[in-house]
Amino acid sequence: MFADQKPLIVQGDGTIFFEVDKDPDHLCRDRLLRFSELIKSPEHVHTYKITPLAIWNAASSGITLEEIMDVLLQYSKYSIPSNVEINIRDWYSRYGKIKLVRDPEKLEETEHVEKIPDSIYLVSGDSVVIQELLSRKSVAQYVTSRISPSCIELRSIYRGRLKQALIKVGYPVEDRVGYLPGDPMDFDLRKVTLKGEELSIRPYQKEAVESFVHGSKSGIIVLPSGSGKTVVGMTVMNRIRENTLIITTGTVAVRQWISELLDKTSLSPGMIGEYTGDNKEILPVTVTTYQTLTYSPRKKNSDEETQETDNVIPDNFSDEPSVNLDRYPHLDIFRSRNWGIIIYDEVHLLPAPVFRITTEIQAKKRLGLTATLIREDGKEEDAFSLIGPKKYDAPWKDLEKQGWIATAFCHEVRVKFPNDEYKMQYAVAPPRIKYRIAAENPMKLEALKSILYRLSGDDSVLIIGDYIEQLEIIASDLKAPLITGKMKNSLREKLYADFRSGSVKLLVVSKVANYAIDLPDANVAIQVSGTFGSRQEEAQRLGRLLRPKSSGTSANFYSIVTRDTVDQDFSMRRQMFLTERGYKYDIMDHSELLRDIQSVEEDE
DNA sequence: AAACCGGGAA
DNA sequence: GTTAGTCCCGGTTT
Repeated sequence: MFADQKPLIVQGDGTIFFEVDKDPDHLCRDRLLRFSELIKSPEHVHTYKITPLAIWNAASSGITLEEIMDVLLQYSKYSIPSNVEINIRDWYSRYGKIKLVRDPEKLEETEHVEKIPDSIYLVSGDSVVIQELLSRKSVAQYVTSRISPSCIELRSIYRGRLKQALIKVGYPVEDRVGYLPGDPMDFDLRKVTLKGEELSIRPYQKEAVESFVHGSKSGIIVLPSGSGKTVVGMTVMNRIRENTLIITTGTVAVRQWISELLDKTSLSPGMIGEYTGDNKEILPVTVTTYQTLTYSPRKKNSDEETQETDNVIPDNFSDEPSVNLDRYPHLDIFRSRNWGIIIYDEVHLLPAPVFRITTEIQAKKRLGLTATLIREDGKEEDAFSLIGPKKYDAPWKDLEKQGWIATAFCHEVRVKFPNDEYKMQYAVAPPRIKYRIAAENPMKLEALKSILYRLSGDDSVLIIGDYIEQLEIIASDLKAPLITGKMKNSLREKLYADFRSGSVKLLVVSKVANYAIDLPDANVAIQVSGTFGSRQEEAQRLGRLLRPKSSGTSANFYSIVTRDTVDQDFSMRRQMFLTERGYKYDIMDHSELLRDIQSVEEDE
């Protein structure tokens, strides 16, 4: 490869410029993503950054230092700044440099321990590191004593907090203290499911399970939505065979887990409990939601004093939970049974109180499942130290090639305002109104029609938007049914059923589409407006399309935005998620679409 | 007992 | 920086 054809420029500050056109087969990007974070992704040049956390996640999911350096050397146009290489080597070497153990004489991990002793030890082969850590107040506050140059003693109740503090000062610790066994629970995976389908664990699912059950049994598995996360979860459960608490996003997801478990395992209904607003069973397998756990009864004015103390972390807390159970009554579920493993579904949605209680249950095995490690508020460090490091990351492109998820193409269509009056209105509007004007640009309807015009009669199409008024206009213009949260569930389900059967080909949906798991598959989605550019939202929406199609057709995702407005800025942030996952966004102007249509009509 | 409605929360 | 969702709970009716 000639140097000027290489796609990467590695800069001294650790950022990497990536020229999209010089990596047509996405080979470089797929490898680069495994040890760096995508910062932004406009059309031609993307920016990645090598961060300590990205390197540690890479290290923990089995990527070698040689692989990382090899990617940089092979694809970089210029030589790699020496300080970048030094940083990468330094960060990489820190992973595994310090260990948390039960007995400083026996560093190897033991599967189960009958009891976590009161004292545990932080050890390192490098006494300078220990010295450095002791000089950090955030770490030193948990230390009981230094028993040798390379060994620190501390109380085991600080296990989670210490890990949090260590990663913040740049030293991820390998936790080898071990786990308390949960109550045993025997069951099998069915060879043939109740639905009569053969249950086979796909190769990547098997790899994901193996990566979890063979290393330290706490960590995060990254799998795209629609690739069978529940199967991975239940296979892990089957290997561990202990009481399991599953926490997921909502009631629908709870029911989904339960029906999957009943369908694919020998667990009987009497073994699986639902703990939600409707139902409060706690059984050997219990499925609950983040919202149930973090439910906090209405504050009473008479209780003001206790509330103030809630927010203060006590200086000398005991073995008792520091999370106030009066405030979050349902958090008690963590202690109400002897769980062996806790599964955090969609772990990127973990709310703060659950993080807090997770710091205290470090003696339980923990599995995080997610389609993306991204969190908008920078809590990824806590996820790393409290749930565990990344264990497995499925390359989406591979899954696509092997047909496990559908190939998806993403398009952004840019439209103008219909006239200068709109432009003026937008220009003078206060910022908060600006977004709304851009989002509800009536020209979007025209663009929408142009897109629909190009589709075939076999396509099943979802139109997704955020503003009910806008959706109402679209729905009435296209004479398509509109589904919103207000719609009665029975009617909603009927429309879903019609869509599934193919008698309805076009459906306009509001935000209900984001979390509704019962929404049927479509092969075309058109987004006309979206708030804030949250990547999670984009993930959910695209997830609608990613399930493999029986017909083998590909999926198309369109996003209509108003040119040169905040709309376009937000859309840029949204598409980050997609770029990160290996999809190419092509950008076109509405006028191009119109031209295409005209030329087709002239031919006829 | 189950289904439904409204308010409050984050 | 907004909006429309979701879920919880506690009240009601069926």
